[in-house]
Amino acid sequence: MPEEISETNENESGGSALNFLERIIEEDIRDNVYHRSVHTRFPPEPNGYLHIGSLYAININHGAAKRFGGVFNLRFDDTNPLKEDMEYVGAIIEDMKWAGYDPGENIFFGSDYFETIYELTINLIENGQAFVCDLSPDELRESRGTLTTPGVNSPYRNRSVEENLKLFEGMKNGLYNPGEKVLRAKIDMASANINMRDPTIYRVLNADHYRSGDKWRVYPMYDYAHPIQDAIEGITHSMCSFEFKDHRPLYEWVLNALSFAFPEPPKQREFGRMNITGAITGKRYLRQLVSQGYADGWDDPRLPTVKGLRRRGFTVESIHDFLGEIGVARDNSTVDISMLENSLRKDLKPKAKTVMAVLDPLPVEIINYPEGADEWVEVENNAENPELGIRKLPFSRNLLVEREDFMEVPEKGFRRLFPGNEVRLKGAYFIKCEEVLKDDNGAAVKLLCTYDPATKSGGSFTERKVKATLHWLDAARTLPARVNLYGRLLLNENITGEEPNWPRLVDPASLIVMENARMEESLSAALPEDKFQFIRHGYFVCDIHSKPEEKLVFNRIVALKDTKKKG
RNA sequence: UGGGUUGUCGCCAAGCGGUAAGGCACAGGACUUUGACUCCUGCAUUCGCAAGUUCGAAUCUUGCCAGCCCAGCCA
Repeated sequence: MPEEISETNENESGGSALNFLERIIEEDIRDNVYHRSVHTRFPPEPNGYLHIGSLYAININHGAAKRFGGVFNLRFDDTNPLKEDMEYVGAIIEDMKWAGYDPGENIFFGSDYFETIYELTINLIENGQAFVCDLSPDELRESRGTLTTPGVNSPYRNRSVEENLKLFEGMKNGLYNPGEKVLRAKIDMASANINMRDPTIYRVLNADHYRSGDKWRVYPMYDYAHPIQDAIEGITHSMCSFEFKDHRPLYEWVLNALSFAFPEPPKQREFGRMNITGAITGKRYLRQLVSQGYADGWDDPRLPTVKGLRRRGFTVESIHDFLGEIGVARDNSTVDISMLENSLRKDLKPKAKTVMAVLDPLPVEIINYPEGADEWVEVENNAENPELGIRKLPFSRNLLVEREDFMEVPEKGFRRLFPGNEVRLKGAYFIKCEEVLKDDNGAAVKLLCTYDPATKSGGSFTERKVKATLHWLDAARTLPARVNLYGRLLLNENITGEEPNWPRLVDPASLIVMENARMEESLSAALPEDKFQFIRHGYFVCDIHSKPEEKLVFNRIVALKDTKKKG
């Protein structure tokens, strides 16, 4: 028995208005169309890893089931043994669990229905609704016609039921080679919808299936298998993406032809695909990036895969928030990546520990601070959430500040460090820039500053104010660190030493943008130029699972689809 | 020259005959031990365009225009 999704856990799609798909379901419930509870499914082909677009599709189906107290299935749509692999089923289940869409016991495989589908197909043939066709792939393509001209009937279209039965059995028993014979639905070669022009529903494949092994030589096509799989599982609403809209008549034709077996057939309904600016979705391209080494793996933080997003520091909560925020599109949409980032920020702000880290260090020497001395200053881990406590940072004569926080000749409005100016070091003291040491090229290599002991953070000093506060590190006690979105590099490892596992890092100071020419070049080589154009900037992101010494500085792998066309 | 589908602010997106929600982004201002955060304020007299129906339309009708999808023995 499938488990029903509890209505009490989590809050995805809870409370908000129904989207247009959910409205359809609501009507069906009202009209008593189904004498069973709402039942949805997510049917990935195990040929790649899940990405943010998959999560969007999962959320729509899973969310609808939850909303109406229904059931949700994960079903591997594995009817093409040439492309599928067990590696992916494990990864998909793992990612779904992580993302909060645990299918529980409701995990199915389309390939488990091969036998049933085969038997139903015998009925189809007996009813004269399918025939074995000997046309070669090329001949078949030609006879199909074009978008504007009708196709012509196959010369094999009128074979007798007996002959079809015999030939189909022969196909099943491996008597024919791939390409020699296919089974086709007998519909209408003149249909304006090309999917209805006697579509192929079974093909011969001399390939072992990752689950059914060498049992089958004949495999059903997606268009034929999918409606049957849905029906077998008792799915009521089969929600898929837009490109299948034209396939709906065929989906319905199949279930109608098999109505003796499925009296209350599921409905296919479609939603627009979701794209994110600057992110490559589409398993085909992701696979290319991974297999050709442009990405370090499916979990490369630059990728919008679930594993990539996870390594990059995105939380489940932020992803759910994002998905709820963008809604369900009727047509393809491209959501600005800033919406995803906003959801992360929203989630992390109150619960993540904040740390200081210096990305591009500029040494500072406090010339009036005793040589060899040091002290520990206290900084709150999260300015707005005291529950996260405080940490102690070492402070001494030699420090590091952000290079961009200093200007020898301050431009108008600059209020950070410049000769003669005083600023506060977060959690520590006021310091004043007294002298700039430069290299032969005139670039600053070190700032000589003085500090005022009276201005120690937490004290009652009010005599003068500074216009800026800077983040800083003790020069001798820093470590390359993992950096998150909005984080910074060189993190001080000596944060009291209490946290073996690093918290997600959030430095509200700034969002860092950089260029990465090398990545741009490799992407250009990897992907077709006419379809993609590369943007120049990405964000620093972090890998909270990697080792500190890796010192990661990532750019997003980015591409904007079809930007040339749109100008 | 076919069929399907969509068109509400730069991006998502409510709205479903009663006189344009919200979020992101952006711009001003206040606040500030990071120029961040937070808080205020601004941001579609208009809903692809044009006619029509109506007291009244983004919502109904007609025509036009634009985008996206479809010719795998892929899913």
